Amino acid sequence: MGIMTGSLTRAGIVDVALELLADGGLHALAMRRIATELGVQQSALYWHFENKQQLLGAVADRIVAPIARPAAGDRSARIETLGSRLREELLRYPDGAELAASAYAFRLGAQQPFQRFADELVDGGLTLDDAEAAASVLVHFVFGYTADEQQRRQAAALGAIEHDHASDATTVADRFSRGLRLILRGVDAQDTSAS
Amino acid sequence: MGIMTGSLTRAGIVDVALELLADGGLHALAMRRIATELGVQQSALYWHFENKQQLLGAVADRIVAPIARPAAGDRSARIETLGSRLREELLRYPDGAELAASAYAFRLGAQQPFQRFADELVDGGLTLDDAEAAASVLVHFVFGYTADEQQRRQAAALGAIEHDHASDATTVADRFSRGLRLILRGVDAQDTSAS
DNA sequence: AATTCTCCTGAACGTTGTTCAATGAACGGC
DNA sequence: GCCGTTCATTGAACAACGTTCAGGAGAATT
Repeated sequence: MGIMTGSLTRAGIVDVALELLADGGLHALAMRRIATELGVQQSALYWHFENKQQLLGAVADRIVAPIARPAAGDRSARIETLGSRLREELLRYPDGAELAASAYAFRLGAQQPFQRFADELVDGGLTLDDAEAAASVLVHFVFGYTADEQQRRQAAALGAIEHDHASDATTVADRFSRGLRLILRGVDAQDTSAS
Repeated sequence: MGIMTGSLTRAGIVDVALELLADGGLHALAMRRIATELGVQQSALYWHFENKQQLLGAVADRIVAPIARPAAGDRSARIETLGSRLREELLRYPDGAELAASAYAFRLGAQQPFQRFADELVDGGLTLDDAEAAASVLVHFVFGYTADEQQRRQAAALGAIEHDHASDATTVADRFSRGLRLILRGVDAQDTSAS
């Protein structure tokens, strides 16, 4: 087991992948481009990652990493800020939500949000089953809603920008908040009705 | 405007697309295969659909079409059966959930579930804003959860079938139901607290 | 010094969605 | 009953993609 590895690293590859993502969205995230940007043959990437999906999984992990930071307040407040922060991180990169959602679905990355929600809920007094059910709802909503929102943002940024009232930044964020609180009400209702 | 069109129809194309989907999943849904199955050049498809995504959108529309059928019971019961039925229809075809979720996200198909949920909720006495927020949560959960579940089913069907207890059909369906009811509790809580 | 293992090169393969000029087939007007 | 126009399809090509694999250079091990 030599300590000396080649100049290529998983972390380094993910670094330039994130740069490419920031610049050109998911479309720019091709193995060829990543390799070219690294000054390397594309086949070199396959020594560090089995395939593209695993690489994207690692990228997704990095995107959602910042939500590890603990949140303050009571249970509902903590989860609401957690959800909002997750949304913000996903919006930070073009196609970030779609990428994370896909990685999450294929179990190749971005699993942290689920764990984070579930832990917070268990901490808040829920049974494991209830916590996981709620975490599942939360994760699917945040990923799905944010991917939805982000895609419309990007479409509007490219095409003729018809300024739909319903797509104002505040309106969209409000709708997200509204959905989040709806779920939290459901969690609370279960909590108060159960022994 | 002649009534006589060529032998190719949007409906006919979607028909064989659904057959291919049923047999080989999303992977088999290639323009070449669809065209071959129809005894036609692949470029012929581009007269009827602008691109592949629009074709997939039409396929997604057909997959979710059966949920148009009205549901019985009170508001919660109607929505719960609506959600369960949507899940069933998505599970009917391999990769059905992923396909519908993608088409929904790109606004190219499968919009009906959202409308259906929203209508039912407005009918149940919610304001339009509340109904749409709840419908958004519902749709994202059903699509996301079902895609998740379906992918794991298919992975288990192919690979070495490690019979995880947590992936029993009943357990998985229970988890879905639990998530659905969690959302419905949130809807009811809002409804009873508001004037 | 010889060998094993790590990491990368270079080239190729097969498949994909999409485009486009050319062409036939059916239609409406005269 | 011919003619121009629109409809519907062919056939071939293009560029891009993920992935594979034999080979080689170089460090680490023995």
